[in-house]
Amino acid sequence: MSIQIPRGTQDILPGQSEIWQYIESKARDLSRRYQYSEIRTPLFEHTELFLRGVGDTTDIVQKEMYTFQDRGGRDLTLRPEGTAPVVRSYVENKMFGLPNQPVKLFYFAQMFRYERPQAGRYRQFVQFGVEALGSSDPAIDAEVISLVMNLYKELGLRKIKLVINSLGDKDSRTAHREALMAHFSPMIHEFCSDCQNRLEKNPMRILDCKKDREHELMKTAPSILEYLNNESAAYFDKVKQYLTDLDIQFVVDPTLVRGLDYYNHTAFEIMSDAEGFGAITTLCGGGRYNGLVEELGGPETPGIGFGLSIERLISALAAENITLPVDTQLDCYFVAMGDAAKDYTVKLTQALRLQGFSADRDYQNRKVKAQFKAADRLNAKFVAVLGDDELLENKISVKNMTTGEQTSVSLDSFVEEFSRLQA
RNA sequence: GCGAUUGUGGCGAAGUGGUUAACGCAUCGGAUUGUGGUUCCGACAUUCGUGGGUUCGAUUCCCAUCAGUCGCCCCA
Repeated sequence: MSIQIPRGTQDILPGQSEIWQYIESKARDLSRRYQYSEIRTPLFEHTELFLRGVGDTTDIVQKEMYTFQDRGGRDLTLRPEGTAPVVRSYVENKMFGLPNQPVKLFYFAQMFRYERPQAGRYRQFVQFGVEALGSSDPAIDAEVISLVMNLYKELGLRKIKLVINSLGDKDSRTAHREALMAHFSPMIHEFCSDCQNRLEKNPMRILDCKKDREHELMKTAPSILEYLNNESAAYFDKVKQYLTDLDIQFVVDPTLVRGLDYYNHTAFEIMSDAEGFGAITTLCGGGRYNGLVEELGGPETPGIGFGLSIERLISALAAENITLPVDTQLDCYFVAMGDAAKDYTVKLTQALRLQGFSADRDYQNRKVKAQFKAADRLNAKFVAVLGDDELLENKISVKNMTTGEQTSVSLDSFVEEFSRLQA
């Protein structure tokens, strides 16, 4: 049997790639308007970066990394997420010393996670993400969130929901964690096995469980919001106020926890509400990660960012029946008969292309009728017909495929005549 | 990592333990020696994901494996 594509990966073929390009150009333009600049980091990093950055108890690190040794014995990992590499680069390139802070960056990058493929889940996927490093102004939290929301809005998505929460600072978080453990520990044997694991690993997750939703301890569980200290609560209030000022709808979900260790304060997710979307509805996830820069060897520096999957964005567009305005039209297709005429269209095709038109011709030695069919399939605006008759008279026929109107123009001034017909 | 389900031409999709594997779309050719989207005619799978087993005989039954799809965990 022939070799197949690796599990959980996909080819993006013509017809699809135009959609990707369109989304990329939208995201790049929005980044420009928000003044975020592109950063490109390597596909792989030292494994250590993710152990320290993402957290060695997280699912990503424990069971989802593509890790390998190179010929020099170095431990390397295909990046499973974008923030740790960007922060590594920020530190390594001493961007904390740049005069303009915060440093605002965006990336388009393939990510790799070893998981069972499912709707909206791949082993290689592409994220668009932004990171703003060096500011702890709640207004930058709102700016980052508004950037994603506007990207989705400009692409036409309507059925999306922004969910936010605050995880507070380190002290708030620790206090809440202890309260949760104290709350659930005595009765944890009544919970599902997943929850029993969660108790030690990430007790906040228990609140998200689908099986134990009805347990009475769920209803009385302490909320993170009650454990925010004054500074954390004030910060969260400010973020919410800015979002309101920007007319961004949101719901606060005190059970929203992100899977990566480095988050604190603002955490958010954007989900699709569209019917027929799979079980995985998260389109975008992000949050604040004060402390990560320091953890990775830099000075104490606040940061916030998000990552979103292009694959899931495209699924969401499909679920809402949104067609992006991608243009693949062909300006001119050459139909030729006879060897002399066929040879001549080689030059004519190039002449149009050099003038900026899209042009193509037959390479299958097809009959005239079939060449016209091909032109039709390629959605050609014009067909230029060249045969023995035309060649003798030094002329070429140009047919407008929408009106069916056909005119004869001089071969010598074909490019000029064609430009005139186009306009 | 766990579970369910599917795997027949470029695509969609029937089908049966037995010798020629429906049909539709697409493609190519012809009707119309040089003009498209309509119509009519014709062509197009030594082969049923892969490997093994049962059998006189398997695409059809069994096992394994690979892959797709969907759900759990978790996430983008």
